[in-house]
Amino acid sequence: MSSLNEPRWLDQDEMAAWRGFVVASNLLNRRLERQLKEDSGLSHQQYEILVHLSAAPAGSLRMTELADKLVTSKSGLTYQVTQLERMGLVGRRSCPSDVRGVFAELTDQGRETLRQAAPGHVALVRELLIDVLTREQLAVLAEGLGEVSARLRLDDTP
Amino acid sequence: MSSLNEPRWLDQDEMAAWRGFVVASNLLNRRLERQLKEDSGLSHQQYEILVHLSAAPAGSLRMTELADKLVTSKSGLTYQVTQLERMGLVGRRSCPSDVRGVFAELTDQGRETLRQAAPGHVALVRELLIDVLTREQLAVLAEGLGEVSARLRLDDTP
DNA sequence: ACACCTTCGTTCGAATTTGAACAACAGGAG
DNA sequence: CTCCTGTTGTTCAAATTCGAACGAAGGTGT
Repeated sequence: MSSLNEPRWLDQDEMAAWRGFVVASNLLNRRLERQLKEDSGLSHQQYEILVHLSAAPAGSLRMTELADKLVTSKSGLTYQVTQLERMGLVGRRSCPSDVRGVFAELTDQGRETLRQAAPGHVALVRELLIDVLTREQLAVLAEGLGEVSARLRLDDTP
Repeated sequence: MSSLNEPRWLDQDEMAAWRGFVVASNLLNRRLERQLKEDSGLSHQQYEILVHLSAAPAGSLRMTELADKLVTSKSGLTYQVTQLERMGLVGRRSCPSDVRGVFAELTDQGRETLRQAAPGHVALVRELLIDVLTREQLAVLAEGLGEVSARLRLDDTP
């Protein structure tokens, strides 16, 4: 069993990594949120919905599948898809093989909005994160956080 | 000037790093949130407020200073400090040198709550992030994201 | 066919977050 | 001192988020 006495606190390096991760994450989200809202009237979450739909085979995904990709709650997704539906960027279609199923589907206007929003967003991601790091740092980040994500996905749905 | 035609999209490696960052961030927050709420009745934000106050000289910090450390809005902090005040974990004191100023101050009960919540939280951070990565990966993460954070802090308040 | 357990998406209420507007004050230039 | 500009923390309305509960189906074993 593990030690029941003193927990293993984070040393200086570990703490630096953890704080860096949290702070960078918060600052980045804040910045991207502002830029997207001002530039395209979209929240970061809404933008990501459009991206995932755009990347999907028929521009459409099942609600649950989309919620997984976005790492959000089902109810949260229902809300956001409704918002995007009102904006005319996304539509809902029922699934042929499963009456309960619902497809979120990118509309032409949704595609156009994404096409217009993407350059500015990507440019900022580049400026704030990608271009700040070296190729090696990026590789380590991708591999490390990829592994972290993979493990988190596993015991989240046992 | 920069190219006005095609934006520089993210290549495969860059995209992997960016997606890894976003996904890991979301999954981690989700997990930590759940654990803290179940284990100690605190949100991650509230926990972090206690941590920062605990680390401060007199267990107290100015509201604005605290908001900066937390990377949150002033109004958001006002709300959360009020919540913590109702729980008896934090108190407010006015600043001697500045009538407008307000100190958020950790109470004894707040210290005790933090002491009780910390081990479980740190253990989970360790399990989900720190211990998943090698020493080298942690170093790269700390340095890279530290730099990213530093730059973000700069042109955020020009 | 039947009961049983899981999955799907939505609805609901409560909690949280944000930006803008605000009032009160600080700090300096003149 | 007086005006001007920037800060400080709060309030407010609106938007978002989450988890729990729900109704409706799917899928399985008997």
